[in-house]
Amino acid sequence: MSATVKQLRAFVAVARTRSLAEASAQLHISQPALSVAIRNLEGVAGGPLFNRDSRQLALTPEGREFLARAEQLLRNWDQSLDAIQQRFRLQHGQLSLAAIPAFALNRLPALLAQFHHRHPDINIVLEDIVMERVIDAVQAGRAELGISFCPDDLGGLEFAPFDRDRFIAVVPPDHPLAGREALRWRDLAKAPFIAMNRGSAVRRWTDGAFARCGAGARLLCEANQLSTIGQLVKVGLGVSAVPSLCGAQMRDYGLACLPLAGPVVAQEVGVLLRSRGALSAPAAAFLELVTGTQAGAADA
Amino acid sequence: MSATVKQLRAFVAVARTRSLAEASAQLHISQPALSVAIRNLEGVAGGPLFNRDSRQLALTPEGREFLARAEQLLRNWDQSLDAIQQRFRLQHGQLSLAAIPAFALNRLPALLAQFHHRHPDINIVLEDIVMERVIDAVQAGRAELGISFCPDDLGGLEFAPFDRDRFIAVVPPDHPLAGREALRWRDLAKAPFIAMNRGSAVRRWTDGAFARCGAGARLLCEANQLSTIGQLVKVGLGVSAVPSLCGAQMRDYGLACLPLAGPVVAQEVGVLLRSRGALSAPAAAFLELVTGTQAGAADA
DNA sequence: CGATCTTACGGGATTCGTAAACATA
DNA sequence: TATGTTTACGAATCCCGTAAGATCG
Repeated sequence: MSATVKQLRAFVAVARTRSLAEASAQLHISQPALSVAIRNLEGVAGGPLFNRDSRQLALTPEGREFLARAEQLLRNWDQSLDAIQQRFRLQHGQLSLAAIPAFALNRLPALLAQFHHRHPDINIVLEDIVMERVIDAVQAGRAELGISFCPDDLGGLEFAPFDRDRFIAVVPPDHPLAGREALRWRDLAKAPFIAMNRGSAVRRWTDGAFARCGAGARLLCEANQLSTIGQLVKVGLGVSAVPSLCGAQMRDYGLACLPLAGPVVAQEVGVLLRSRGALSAPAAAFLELVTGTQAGAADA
Repeated sequence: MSATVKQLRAFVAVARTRSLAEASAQLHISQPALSVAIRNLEGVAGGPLFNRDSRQLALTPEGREFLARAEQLLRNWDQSLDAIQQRFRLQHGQLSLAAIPAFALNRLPALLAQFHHRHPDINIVLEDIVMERVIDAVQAGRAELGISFCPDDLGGLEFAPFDRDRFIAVVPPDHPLAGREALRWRDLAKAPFIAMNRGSAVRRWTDGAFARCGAGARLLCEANQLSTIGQLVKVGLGVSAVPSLCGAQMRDYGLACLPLAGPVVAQEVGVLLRSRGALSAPAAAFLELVTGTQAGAADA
C-alpha cells in the first residue's frame, strides 16, 4: 500500500493539534477513522510517528522530520492543482440566464454555486421569470441561456433537454391521501384542487392530465406562483400537483409529496438558446455543466 | 472530489507514452480503468489535458504545463516517503534465524522478502533444520530466533505463538478419496500410509491421532522430509497427512489436499527465543513482523 | 468516573476488470 | 478490418461511521 494525500493531511492536522479528537473535527471525519488513517500511514512509513505513552500524542523525532516534509509537500500539491485549475478558469465575462421559478428556486442554486466555484471571476445575471418571458429574454438577447420546460412554440430558439420532469401530488401531511404509496390523477379529482392561473403552462398540463383520465378537478382557487400554491395546500385549502422539481421546496413547507401513477405527465426540462455556435465562453461552460451533471437527478 | 497520487502517476505515464494502451501496461492496470482515471483528473483540473482528435493523444498546452508540475510533485513525493522510510530502516546488523523446513519452504520466503524490502541493509542468515536442532541453534546462540511448532520441551526458551496449524490429508489426485469434501483420520487408516521417520515430532502427532481414533495406520514407508513424502504420495504409494503449512507445496506437486475432520490435531506455530529483552534490533523487527502479519493465514 | 484512543463490524462509495460498442486510418 | 479508446456493468476493495472495549488520569 502507498500513502495518500488524505493521509498526509490527516497527519499534519494531528501533529499540529496533538489530539485525534480535535483534528478529527477539523477534518470532518470521525475519530476512529482518523486513528486508523494515522496507523496506516505509520505502517507505510515503517515506524511510529507519534508517542502514545502519555494521554497526549507527541511527535517522535522521525515524525517531526516527516511533518516538515509533509507540510511542504501539501503546499506544493495545492499550489500545482490551483495553478492548473486557474489555467482553465474563465478570466472575465458574464453569464446571463433566465430561468422559470420552479427551477431557479430548486436546482439552480447548487448549479450556480458549482459554476461560481469553477469560475469565480464571472459575473452571473439571473432573471427568474415565467416561461413565456424566458423565451422573450433569450430572443431579445437579454439572457444568453434560458432554462425552462420545453415550450410548445420554440419561437426559433434551440432547445437542449437535460432532464425529464414528472408531476407529483402535493397534499397536507394530515390529509387522508398522505399515507398512500402513490396517487392517480383521479384521486386528486375528488378533493378541492388548487391550480396555477389559467394561461400558464403548468395549468395547461394539469388540465390536460385531468381531461385524459376523464375526471374534472374541483377547482377551488388559482395562484400564479407555485410557492403560493404550496402555502395554500399547507393550510388545508385543498391539494395540488406540481413539477417534481419543486418537491424539495414543498417538503420544506411540511407538505407530503407523492408520486403520480397512471397517465404520465412528463415534461422535458432544458436550455433555450439562440445559436449554439455563437455562445460566449461562460455560457458554453454553463451549458456543458448543466447537461453533464443534471443527467440523473430524480425526485420522488 | 480531489486529485489523488495515483491519478497523477497515471497522467504522467500517459503523457510520456502518448498512449493509453502502453501506459496501462506500465501501470499494471487495465486500459479502461486508466481511461476513466484520466477523465476524472481532467474533471478535477477543470478542462482537457489531452487532445483526442487524432488516434494518438497529444497534450494540450495546459496539459504540458501540468505535466511539468506533476513530475516535480511526484519526485518530491517519492523522495519524502523514501526519506521517512529510511529513517526507520535498520542501518546494519544481521538477522539469524533457524526454521523447520515445513515453514522455511512455504511461509518464510514471503516474510523474508517483506523484511528485506523494509531493511535492505540487514544480512539474513537462515538455517532450515528439524525442530530439535532449531532448539539447539537458539540455545547455542547460533540463531537468535527459531521458528517451529511448539516443542514438548522448551529447554528454557521462550515461545511466542503466532498461528495454529492443523493437519491436512494428502492423497494422489486420482485417488478415490480425492473427491471427498473432508476426511477423518480413520479414512486414512484404510489406505497405506506414508509417515515421517520415527522420532520426529510430526510422526509423534500422526501416531497420536491414529491412536486416539482407535485405528492403527497401515504404515507403508517412512521418510525424513515432507517433500519426499509428497513425491511418494504422488507416485501412488499411499496417502499421508502433513501440516497445513505444506499445503501450497503439496498442491504444487499436483496432489489433492483435504481438510481432516474429527479429532483435531493442531499445533502452535511460533518463534523460539532466549530472552525477549535481549533481542537485537533486526530480530525484534522480524518478531514484530511475523506476529503482526501472520495472524490470519489459513490453508485448507 | 471521565476523557481519549483503539478495535470490531456493517454500509456505502469508489475503483477495477471484463465485455461490448465506437471511432478512425 | 485492425488498432485503440470509450462506455456499461458486475465484483472486489477500501474507507468511513457507529458502537463497544481498553487505558490513563
